[in-house]
Amino acid sequence: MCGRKTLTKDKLEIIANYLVEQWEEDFVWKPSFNIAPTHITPILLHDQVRKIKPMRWGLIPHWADDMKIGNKMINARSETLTEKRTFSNLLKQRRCVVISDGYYEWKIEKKIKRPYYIHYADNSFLSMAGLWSTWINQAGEKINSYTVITTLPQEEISHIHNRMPAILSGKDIEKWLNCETSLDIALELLKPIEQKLKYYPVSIFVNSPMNNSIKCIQLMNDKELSLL
DNA sequence: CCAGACGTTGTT
DNA sequence: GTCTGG
DNA sequence: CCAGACGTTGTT
DNA sequence: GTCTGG
Repeated sequence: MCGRKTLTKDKLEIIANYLVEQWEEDFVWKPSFNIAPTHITPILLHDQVRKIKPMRWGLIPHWADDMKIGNKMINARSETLTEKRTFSNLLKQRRCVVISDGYYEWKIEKKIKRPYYIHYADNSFLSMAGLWSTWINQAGEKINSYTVITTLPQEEISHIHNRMPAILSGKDIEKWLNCETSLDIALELLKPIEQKLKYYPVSIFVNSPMNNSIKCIQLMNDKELSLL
């Protein structure tokens, strides 16, 4: 699955990489090494133009009467998207790309949880397929939120975890975002990617969502390595 | 018809 | 054990 | 995802 | 809001 990730790129890099035409006014993005559920991150949409909107991680369905439900909606299984009421209605018009440049998985090793950082070898952008929704709170404010779609992991990283985010690259990004794309074709994009990902164990520093520095993605130290 | 759920993951 | 908050 | 709380009453 | 279960 995917319950923690990074986006260490800044606004200008995001705009350049995704050919963003519109960045939501007043949204200030600060790069993060430790994005946890509930955090607000830039999300890419294609609504007339390519635009970035700030959204909260953990999808809050429009019918929810409490935003807490978002805690349980951080991921959506690609295999069952069309069967689940909460997600199926979003598939047609509410597809988005969750912008990141790596994510964390925890592997149980000898009863301890070891975080691994998974990323492209060149640390380039990693585009996750997502769905989003708008929820209106009691004060009448609109809150946009998203979920990351998961799929089977690539062989190379399946020993770490049995799920991975659905990753898009190249022309698939536009296909996923474009509402003209038929549902069948869009769903076809949610398969494990061909491109290989790199991974390495990191310090448990990343475990606490309060910690956010380059230490999160540094290789675990010698003392921790010796415990492996 | 109304009531009640609506989700994923990991672990046991 | 389970839920909430980050 | 992990970490940390999980409760009420009365008093300050 | 919409679907499932009763």
